[in-house]
Amino acid sequence: MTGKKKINTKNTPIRERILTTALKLFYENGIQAVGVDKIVAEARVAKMTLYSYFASKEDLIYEYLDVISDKWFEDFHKFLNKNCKTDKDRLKGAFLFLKNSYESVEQFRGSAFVNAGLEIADPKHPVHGLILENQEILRESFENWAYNSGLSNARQLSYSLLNLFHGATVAAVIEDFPEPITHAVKTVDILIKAHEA
Amino acid sequence: MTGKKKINTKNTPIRERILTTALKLFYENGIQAVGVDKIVAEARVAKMTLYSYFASKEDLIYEYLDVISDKWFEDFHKFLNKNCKTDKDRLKGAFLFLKNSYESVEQFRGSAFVNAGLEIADPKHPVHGLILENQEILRESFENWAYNSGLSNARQLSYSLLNLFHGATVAAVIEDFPEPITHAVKTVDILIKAHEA
DNA sequence: ATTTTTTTGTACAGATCTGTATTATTTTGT
DNA sequence: ACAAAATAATACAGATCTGTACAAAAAAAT
Repeated sequence: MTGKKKINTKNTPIRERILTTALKLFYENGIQAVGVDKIVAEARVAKMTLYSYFASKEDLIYEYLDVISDKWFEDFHKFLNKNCKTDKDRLKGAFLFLKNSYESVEQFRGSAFVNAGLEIADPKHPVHGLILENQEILRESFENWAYNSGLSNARQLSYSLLNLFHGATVAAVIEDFPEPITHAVKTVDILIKAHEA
Repeated sequence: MTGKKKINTKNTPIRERILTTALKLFYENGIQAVGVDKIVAEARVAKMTLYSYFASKEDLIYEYLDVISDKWFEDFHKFLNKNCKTDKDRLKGAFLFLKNSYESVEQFRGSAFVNAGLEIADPKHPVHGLILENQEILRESFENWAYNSGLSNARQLSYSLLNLFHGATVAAVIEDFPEPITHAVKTVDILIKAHEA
């Protein structure tokens, strides 16, 4: 009588393909703009197959944000470890990573989290918790790097940089040009110097 | 044979009511999330009446952004003229206006333009032109104020502030707290001091 | 007062959306 | 080779979306 649907949680190649396709489409077009039909068509999969791996579109959205989150931080740290020697380098490196992200895709769409957070208006919606976590992790990284670099008022600087990071991201998206990120890189220099006193 | 629809362009109270309702709903819930049915229901108007004043939902969106734009700059300058004596005050005042905006509404949803720009993924969509204009006007204001205040590298500062402005706005929305704006106000002080050298 | 215009209400067409049912086909395990 | 499981293909239910048709009611104009 419970009537619950059986969901296959195994990580088959098909499931992976659905998720990858959803990832791409959600990121490029926004969550609301992408229907399940479009996902199954692009993934060349039957709709019932999708619904055997994911209980609902809502579920798929959560997985999407989860995967994007892991992937983002992974790429982020990989980039930093490759291009930065000191923690002070990393403060700037975060924005160079952003620049690199812009240039690495054919159509930059910014942060999947910010986009999702703005798209889903209700602040009580559970995805907002996920989004907050990510922001806080990034901010704490900024704060630690600033503190380890001996900069003054590391916390304030971390908030400045987080704002700057968000701003450069959305500005680059709505302007469809990387200039805001370039300017942000310079702003980081200015802020770091200001916190060296 | 042209078969074009006759649109009533007169500014009747009913048209005003439809527009005001659409304004509120679009801003609070996002553009895609609000259907025409919801607008006519909330405005207590027949659907055909809406379509006698606006050719399509697309048209309504343009008017929405137009009206929001005018209203935003009007409120913005009114606030600045009331609370700022010098142009240097205005640099900070812009962010105090943001803080005031957050506190003035029951549910802060940030910039209608940024939200629309992120929601409408296609950068070639004509609303993006409208959005860009607004960004540039704000940035030029920043630049002029900075220049008039004798600050060094006024242009770079204007880009820094624009990024900061966007960032504080979206961060406040996704966090559902005004703290990012508060931090941004302090960042402005730091940046101004850095450009005084 | 009577005509004209505006607005309403209801119904509906046609498209699209999420999710399911069902049957056939393919793949997999033994 | 055969049985079991996974996937596909198609159809469809039920909701919702934009936009229109049409007749009744209300408002405005003359």
